Amino acid sequence: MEAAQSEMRDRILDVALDLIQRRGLNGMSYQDISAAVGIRKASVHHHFAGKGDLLHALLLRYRADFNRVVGQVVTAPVAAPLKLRRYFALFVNTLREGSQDKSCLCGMLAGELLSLDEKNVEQVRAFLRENAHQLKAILAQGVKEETLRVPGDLESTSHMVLSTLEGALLLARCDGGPKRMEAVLTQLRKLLEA
Amino acid sequence: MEAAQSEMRDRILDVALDLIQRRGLNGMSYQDISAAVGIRKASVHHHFAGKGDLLHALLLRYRADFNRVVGQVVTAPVAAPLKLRRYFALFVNTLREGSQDKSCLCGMLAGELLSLDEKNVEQVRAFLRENAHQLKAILAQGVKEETLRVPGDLESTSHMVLSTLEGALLLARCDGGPKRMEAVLTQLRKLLEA
DNA sequence: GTCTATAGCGCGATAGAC
DNA sequence: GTCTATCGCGCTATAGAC
Repeated sequence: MEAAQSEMRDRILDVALDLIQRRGLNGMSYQDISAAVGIRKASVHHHFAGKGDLLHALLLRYRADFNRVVGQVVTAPVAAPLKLRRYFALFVNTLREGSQDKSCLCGMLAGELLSLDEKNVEQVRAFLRENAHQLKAILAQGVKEETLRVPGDLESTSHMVLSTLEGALLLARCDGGPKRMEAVLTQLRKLLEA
Repeated sequence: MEAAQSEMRDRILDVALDLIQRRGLNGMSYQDISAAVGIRKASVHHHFAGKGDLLHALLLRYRADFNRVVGQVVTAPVAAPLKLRRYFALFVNTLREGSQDKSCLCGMLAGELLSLDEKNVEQVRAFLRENAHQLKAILAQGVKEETLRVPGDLESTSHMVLSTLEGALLLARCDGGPKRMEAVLTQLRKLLEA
C-alpha cells in the first residue's frame, strides 16, 4: 500500500494534465511544467526521466481516476437514461474545469497518436476500450428495461456514443463552448430514449 | 481568371495537407515538406512566407474543395437518408485515403486550436459552420419527407451529427479503422431514420 | 531533491549568390 | 525559383555541484 509517492510527482502530473488538455502533447514542454510548478527543468527530469515516462504515469493515473468515477455512475441503482445523463455530464464538466476549455486527455492524445510511443498508444486504446465497455453496459440495461432504443448492435452503438462525446468536446472548444456541447448531448439522449 | 498560381504551390499544399491529416500541425515542419516535395526549406519559404500563411492558403483550398463536393451531395435529387449516407461516406473516405489513416484537416486543427493564429481559427470555425449548415438542410428535408426522425431542434442535431463524424474519425484512427467507423456511422443513421 | 550549466538537435525564418 | 549558409530559439535530455 505504498503511500503518496511524493507530493511533487503529483503536482507535476496535475500541471501536465492541465497543459495537455488545453494545448495538446506537442504544445506542452518541460519548460512549461517547470514554470507552472516552480522548480527547474532538470528537477522535473529527476521525477520523470523523459516525456514518454511522464505521459505514461499520467495516463495510468487518469485512467484510474476516470474509471473510479465512471464506476460510480454505472453501478448506481438508477435507470439507464439517468446513468447516460450522468455519464455525459462527466465529459461536459471536463470542458468546464478551470478558466479555459479543456478537452479529454485521451481525445487530445488520439489526435497526436503518431507522436506517442507504443506503450502510451496502448494506454489511450485502453481508455477508449474501457469507456466503450461501460457505455455498452448502460445501453444493455436500457434495452432490457425498455427505457432505451438501440437499433442494431450494442457494441457499435457504444462506439458511436463515445465518438460523439469526444467529437462534441473537440468541436465545442472550437465554437459554442459548454452550452453547445450540452445541446448536442441532449439531442443524442433524445435519439436514444425509447 | 488567374491561372494555376504555379504548380509548386499546389504540390506543397498537397504534401502539407497529407502531413497535417496524419501527424497534426505541430507534427509537421518545413523540413518535412522540403523532403517530401524535393526542394529546400528556403524554397518552401519562397512560396509561403510563414507557417501561418501556408496554413491559411491550405484552409481556403480545403474548404473550397470540400464545399464543392458537399454541394453535389446536398443538391442531388434524392431522399434525405441517401444524402446522409453519401455525406458520411465523404468522411470515411478521408480515413481510407493513402496508405495510413488520415483525419479531417479541421478535426486535427480543432485539437490544436491554441497553436493557430486568429485568422486560421476563423477558417476552422467557418468549415464547421458550413458543414453544420448543410447537415441541417439534409435533416430538414428528411423531416419534411418523413424519412428522418429528429426529436428536438435541427440546429443542435446537425451539430451532434458533425460531432459524431469528427469524433468517429478521431477514434477510428486510434482503434478499429475504417471498418469501425463505418459501423459507428451506420448506427447513427439507424437512429436518425424514421 | 534541487540547482546551474550545457550539450545536441530541430524548428521557423532570413540573407544573399546563382 | 532554387540554392547554401546561418541565425536564434526552444526543445529534450544529461552531468555534476550543493
